[in-house]
Amino acid sequence: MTNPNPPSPVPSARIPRGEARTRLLDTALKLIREQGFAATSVDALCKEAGVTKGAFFHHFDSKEALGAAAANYWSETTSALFAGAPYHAPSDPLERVFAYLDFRAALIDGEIAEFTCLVGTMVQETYGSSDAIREACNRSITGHAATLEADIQAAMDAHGVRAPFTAQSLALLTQTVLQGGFITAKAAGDKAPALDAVAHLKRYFAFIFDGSATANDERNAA
Amino acid sequence: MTNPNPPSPVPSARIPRGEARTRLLDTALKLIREQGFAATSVDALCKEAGVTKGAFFHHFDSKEALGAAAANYWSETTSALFAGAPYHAPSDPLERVFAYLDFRAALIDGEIAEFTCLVGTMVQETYGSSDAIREACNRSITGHAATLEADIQAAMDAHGVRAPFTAQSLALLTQTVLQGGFITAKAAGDKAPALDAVAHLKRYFAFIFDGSATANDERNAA
DNA sequence: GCATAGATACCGACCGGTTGGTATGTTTGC
DNA sequence: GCAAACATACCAACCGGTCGGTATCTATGC
Repeated sequence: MTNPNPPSPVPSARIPRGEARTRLLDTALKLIREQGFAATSVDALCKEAGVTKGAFFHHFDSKEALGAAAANYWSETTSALFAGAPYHAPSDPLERVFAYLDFRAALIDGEIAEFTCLVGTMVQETYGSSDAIREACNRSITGHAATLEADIQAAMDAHGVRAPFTAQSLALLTQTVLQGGFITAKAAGDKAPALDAVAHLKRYFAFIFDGSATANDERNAA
Repeated sequence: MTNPNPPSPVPSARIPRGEARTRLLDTALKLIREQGFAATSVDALCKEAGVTKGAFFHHFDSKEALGAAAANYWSETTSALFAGAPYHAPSDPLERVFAYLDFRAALIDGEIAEFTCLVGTMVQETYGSSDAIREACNRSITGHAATLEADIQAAMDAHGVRAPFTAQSLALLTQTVLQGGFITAKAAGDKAPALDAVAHLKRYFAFIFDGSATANDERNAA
């Protein structure tokens, strides 16, 4: 019989061997942030990534496994971004904390789907259906918060802050406020609520660390 | 062959005429909060509500329309809950604000799916796919925040708070922090992060309104 | 240096079940 | 009798997942 599938006119864009997994993960981050996890079908993901379904199920046991892998991949990607960011430079730990918040605020720019958090989006819909994904998302959030904790603790010690809460609780609060900001920003279709939330968070930190931090607040307001 | 579907022993639980729509909405709130919007199929929703698919599409043009209607229904339900809550009692507006926050904290109890917010969950996954649902969710969030704004404004006036933010921004922040708390709580599989977030929020309000509010904080800590 | 063997990466047709949605009754209240 | 409120049967498209097969790499023995 005649070949029903003649070689497509431009099959040149063939994905090089060994890149399928990475392309799937990169594309997954994009699509899941845009549409959510459930609404991102395996077929659509493969098509967008330029790979076949066979490749997908070669690298991932199931769609759920892809979800968990995407959360881990997100952790790695963001870890690298934050590890290389300039907010670690100041010698004063409190300055580093405020520099972190400024950095987070600076990231809130452009299209909403591009600055929101993958794991925050994903944990909402998979909370009831997949422990594996939920745990991967939790590790991502708490793991990132943990990178802040040392600076916050050092700042609390240095400024003699005695409070009814721990540095850990304060570190997690930053993530809570950011996640909430992403939701209100998505609802409004505008980044402003997220930026407002970070501004309030900075003010809270300024209150906690009293006058020493107010200088930063004023400097940024100027 | 034998009848695979004998009339159920107790078909007595036939839904009274006129209740289908309400039952669908009530069930939708439950299922969407448990599983998310995309994962809640029309079939499953009808089965759980004890209603047929014909009834569903009689009352709603599409699944998307159901989603928007569910968000509106959520607004009505919660509006009634908050309107009848005792936190409006204090004569001092600031006291009312703190009573609101205490009320919100008290609501964070039991199963996670039972205290989280329907519209916060739904707006995340439908943000990219349905403007109608997104807008309904936004109205729900901002509408509820608006009920707080007057008290916050009155408290700011009464306490002579001059700040670089508006009462509206502060009212929306409460919703942002709560939404964020629901996410971190879901991720952790524990309500503690949400309660922590509200505690921090109360402390922020105490800072803003200075000593006058600290009394409330200490009263609750005791 | 080169044939061979086996592992890995990838392909794409196919499958059964489920999806949102429709077309066409039937029942009920007024 | 007539419109609204349901019920039933059905559909095409799509879903996650499987499977037999092929292309390409690497390790090994000679």
